[in-house]
Amino acid sequence: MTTLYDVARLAGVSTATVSRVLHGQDRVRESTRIRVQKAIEELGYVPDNAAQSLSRGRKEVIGIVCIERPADHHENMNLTYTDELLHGVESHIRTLDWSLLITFWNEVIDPGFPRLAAMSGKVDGVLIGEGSFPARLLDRLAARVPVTLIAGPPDERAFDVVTADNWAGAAAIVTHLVTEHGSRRLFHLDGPPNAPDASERRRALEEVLKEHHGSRLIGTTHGSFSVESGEEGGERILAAYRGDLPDAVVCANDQMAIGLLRAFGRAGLSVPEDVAVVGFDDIFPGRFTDPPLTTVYQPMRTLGERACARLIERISDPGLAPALEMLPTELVIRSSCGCPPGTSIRQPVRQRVME
Amino acid sequence: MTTLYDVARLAGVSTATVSRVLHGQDRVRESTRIRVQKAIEELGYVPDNAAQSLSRGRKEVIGIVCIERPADHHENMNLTYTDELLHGVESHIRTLDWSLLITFWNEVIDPGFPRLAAMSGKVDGVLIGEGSFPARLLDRLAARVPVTLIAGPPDERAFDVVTADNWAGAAAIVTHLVTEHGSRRLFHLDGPPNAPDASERRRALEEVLKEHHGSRLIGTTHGSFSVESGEEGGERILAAYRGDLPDAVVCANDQMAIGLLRAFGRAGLSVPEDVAVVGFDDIFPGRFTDPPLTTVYQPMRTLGERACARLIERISDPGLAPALEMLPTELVIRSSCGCPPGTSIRQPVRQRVME
DNA sequence: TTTCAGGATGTAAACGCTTACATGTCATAA
DNA sequence: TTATGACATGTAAGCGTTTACATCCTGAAA
Repeated sequence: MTTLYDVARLAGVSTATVSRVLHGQDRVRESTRIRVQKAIEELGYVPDNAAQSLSRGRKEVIGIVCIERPADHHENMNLTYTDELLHGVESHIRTLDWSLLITFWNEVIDPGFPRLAAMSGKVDGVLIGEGSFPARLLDRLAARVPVTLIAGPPDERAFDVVTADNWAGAAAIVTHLVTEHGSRRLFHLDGPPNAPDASERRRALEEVLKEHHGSRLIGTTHGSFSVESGEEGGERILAAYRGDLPDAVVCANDQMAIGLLRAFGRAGLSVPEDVAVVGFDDIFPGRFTDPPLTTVYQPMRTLGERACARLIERISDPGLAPALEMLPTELVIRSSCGCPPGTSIRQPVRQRVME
Repeated sequence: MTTLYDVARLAGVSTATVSRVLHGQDRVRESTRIRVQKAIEELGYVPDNAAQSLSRGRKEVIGIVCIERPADHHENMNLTYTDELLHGVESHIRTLDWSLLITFWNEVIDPGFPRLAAMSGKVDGVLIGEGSFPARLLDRLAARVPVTLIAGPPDERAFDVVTADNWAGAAAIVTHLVTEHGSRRLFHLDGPPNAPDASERRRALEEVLKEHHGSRLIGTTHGSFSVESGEEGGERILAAYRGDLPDAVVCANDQMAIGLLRAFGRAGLSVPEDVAVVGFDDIFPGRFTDPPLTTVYQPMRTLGERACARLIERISDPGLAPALEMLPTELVIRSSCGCPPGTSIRQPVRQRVME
């Protein structure tokens, strides 16, 4: 491995000069610069980041922890959500020449802190890719490095949070069902109890129904955000309401809606004639389901960008007060809600007014 | 930031002892160990990886570069392929407590070497997430750190390659079309010219057709592996063959097959009645298209695991001779090939015999 | 010719860890 | 009692950078 010393020796200068050429802030005589650059080129020298980090006290690496949910080997859709997020983070980080360390965190496999601790020693800050991350681990992590939460609870006080306006998005889609399609008896296929985005969506659903007399929630069941849990949810609904189905099922995300569609399809039901179904997130496969899924778009990519930007701000200035950044959503109307086949409308959702 | 010295001071021992407790190889008196552990706990100490790396000469981080293809903002499916791959890599790496640094590499945005060079300074080795990576950059990268190619060309001599048996998979699916569905006039929606996996599939297609007289390739067009390029390909086919469509279109991957299905759908064609369509990769959304896609499954997750394992072997022993590891595929029959709706068969594909 | 400012370059400490080697301690054997 | 080992622990060098500070050089001004 070639080091700064090798370059310095070959160019006949000191390591300080090489370093100066590398970073180009201090003045170096043109002829020297060229000589050094030639040596660098010739040796194919690349600075060792470990030594740089140690010296500068900064690694220029941030970590992202993606929550890994159990999934059938052949149906892993975890990243369909995280995909855009990662791209967003990367598109911001690349402009700064920092790097991204990715960790999949699985509650079952890694209940303890050690793996997270080890990762925290390799980065300057950590992004939590989703809201439902155990507080106990979060606190320990945050004791070590700055942390920002993506899709965290909007009422978080201790950490930076960047999230979509789940409340407004869910309110919009439920309002659409109730007012455009006259849904009266709604069922909620909810997310995990501890997921903050799911909670926001649930609250929006309840509040909208409260304002529309005649429409009500006839039941709820929790799923894990996975396709499988959507299927199970569908079977539970079929078992409980056969012959007396809800008008519409509101799913906490698209994966579960897809699972639901499958379960209903197997049971010979047709959507939206027998029952309407809507999702949340606007993941790609939702366009190809039969019928195509009505859902709410969250700007995942922008979420990633903003979260990354905020984390890096905080790394530079740890004194910053934690803040909430809430991004607007869009209602994406296709036909699983009852709109005619071929419908494809995107409409911006007004941000919730926080009192 | 708490350091080893702080811990040592609090526990009343030397840094060497703390280090020994941390790594637990040398013997330390039980009472000392406990005292040190208590100090570590109390201070929330986590070793700084930069210092460790510098000292040990190893970072315990590997990089993966994922090729980023241009994609419509709302239709990014890059990671549907990479998703499983990443999980595979991570599932292996986590057992060793190493970490994964992810870089999206976009030929257009980053034509030069600097960003890759910078990343190479942060890792012990790199995985190239796909075969079509410019040789010129590859060589420079490999001069710095060990490199292993995922889905690289099977005839590569200079690098480790871990890939699926694309030839055999493609041969199987084409054989299915020709022998089971009597396809005579095939069209090939090929991948980018420089993608080694696409080349293998193309060669298999040609060789199979050579052995089946009566069936032939009536045309080819290249796409970029994206959904959009699949749509464009579809439109080109429609323009060229309207009224005289091919019996079947063999697509170099599922994304393009999905795009093709869309273009055909818009044109009022029905698949597989008017024309059969098959893909490659078995990505998740392929189950939900109409009709569900017949394709070839590649063990992406295993690919990731094996590539990671091999890279780490090479990092430990740089003297190892480069090797090829080829993983078997499976034929996944659904109904876009002409098999009856509801068909869902997976059958192992025999590895190609390399002479 | 000498002096001096300023630019160019060199020197060496520091970053936080690991580890080879040195030292210290204690029980046992002679 | 002293020598001997085995085990426990400490000392300090070294990993490859960055950077504050010291030094050297050059040309212009006096």
